[in-house]
Amino acid sequence: MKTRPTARDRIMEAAEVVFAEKGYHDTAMDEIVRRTDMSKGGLYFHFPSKERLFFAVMDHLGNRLAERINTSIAQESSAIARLEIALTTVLESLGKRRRLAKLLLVQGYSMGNAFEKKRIETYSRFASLIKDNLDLAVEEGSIPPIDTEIVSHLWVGAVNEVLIRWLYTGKPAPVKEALPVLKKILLRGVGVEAKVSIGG
Amino acid sequence: MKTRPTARDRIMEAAEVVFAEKGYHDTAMDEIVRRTDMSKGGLYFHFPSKERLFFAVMDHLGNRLAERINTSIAQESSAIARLEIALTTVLESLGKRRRLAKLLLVQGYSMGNAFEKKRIETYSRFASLIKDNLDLAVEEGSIPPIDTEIVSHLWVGAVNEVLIRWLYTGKPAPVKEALPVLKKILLRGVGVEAKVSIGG
DNA sequence: CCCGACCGACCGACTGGTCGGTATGATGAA
DNA sequence: TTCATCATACCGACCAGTCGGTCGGTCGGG
Repeated sequence: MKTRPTARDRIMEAAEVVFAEKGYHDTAMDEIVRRTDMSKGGLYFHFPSKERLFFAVMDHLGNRLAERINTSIAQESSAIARLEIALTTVLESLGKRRRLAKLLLVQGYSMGNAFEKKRIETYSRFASLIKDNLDLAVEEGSIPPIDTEIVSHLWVGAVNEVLIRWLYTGKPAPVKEALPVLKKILLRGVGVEAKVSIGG
Repeated sequence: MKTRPTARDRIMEAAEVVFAEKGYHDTAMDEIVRRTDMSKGGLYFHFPSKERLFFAVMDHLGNRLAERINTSIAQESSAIARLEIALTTVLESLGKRRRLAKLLLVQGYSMGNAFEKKRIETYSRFASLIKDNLDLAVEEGSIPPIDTEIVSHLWVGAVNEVLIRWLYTGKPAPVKEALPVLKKILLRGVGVEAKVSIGG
């Protein structure tokens, strides 16, 4: 049976829409309220401040993405395969929902310097996932030793930039165009020999 | 002889400091005024709005960086060498001045969606520079054919992320630690064979 | 006496957060 | 069963601070 979402969830849903569209600063709490069947006082009963609400939304979306990645790579046995799948999942998930991507990748900055900590936290999480698998790949002997710490952030930055570019210009279709290039270049960068891929 | 900088320049100098420190939104025009020997009215005589002032500062800094890159790569003859030098110059220039880096890489976002256009413009400029040299490298036969459009943005994103990481955590020293890794991974990614480097 | 450069008090719009009050349902003593 | 009591959830008018931008006025040089 499908029960009504909790008030908290309804608020976060509305907040996600507005924050993603306008960014943190340009979003007025009154507008989030307007998108809810609730009053301002009601909202502030559930969230103590605009900042906390924003962080709650970011955490929620970050968790969903992380879960999706973890699920997708669960049954892969080699580290390189997991990295490929992870890339695919990210590009697919964010490429499918502009709103999600915009909020996660861009809109936080308009908070100003208060965003620093959250950004580090969010990005590190995905960088760690990459790093762990790169480390494994090194152990497995699939790739030569490298500074996986820096390289993982390099990967995050590369994917990030390509996605932001897509957000702003609509240009490289994330899955169809960007993904193959990202895979090829990033993997070759860490020393994976090119191999013939399926399909084309 | 050293003449006094123009009023316009003095304003931009003060603005650079405050914008870099606080970000666009958290910067009050009154504070920029305070850092100047001028009044608010005087400032608004030279710049029509906060937004325009910010863009002027960004353009100025972007130009300086671009010039520095162009100078540094001017006498290199091979495309790959130019790419290496360009990477070095960027990491050196931004790694040396946190303020510059912060303003150029992060603080603009706090403008909200009005920043989109400027971001595309600024980043595209550096991406183009990379793309042009990648195209040449392909022509020269130094690297196999690739989608240089996407790859150039991948490079920009990678460098960008590593620098932002450094800004926030102070961690990988841009020139000493990050640069060698970035060079190696990015170049190998586009198909440049590893070669023994000098020193180490 | 004109004009470009500059002054700074002031305005008005905006917005995060508050607070006194209300509706609803649970609890429990009489 | 009934009614007082209390907590939870919610309401929305209002407040106080902030800040970009304005405007009438000043001043020195040509």
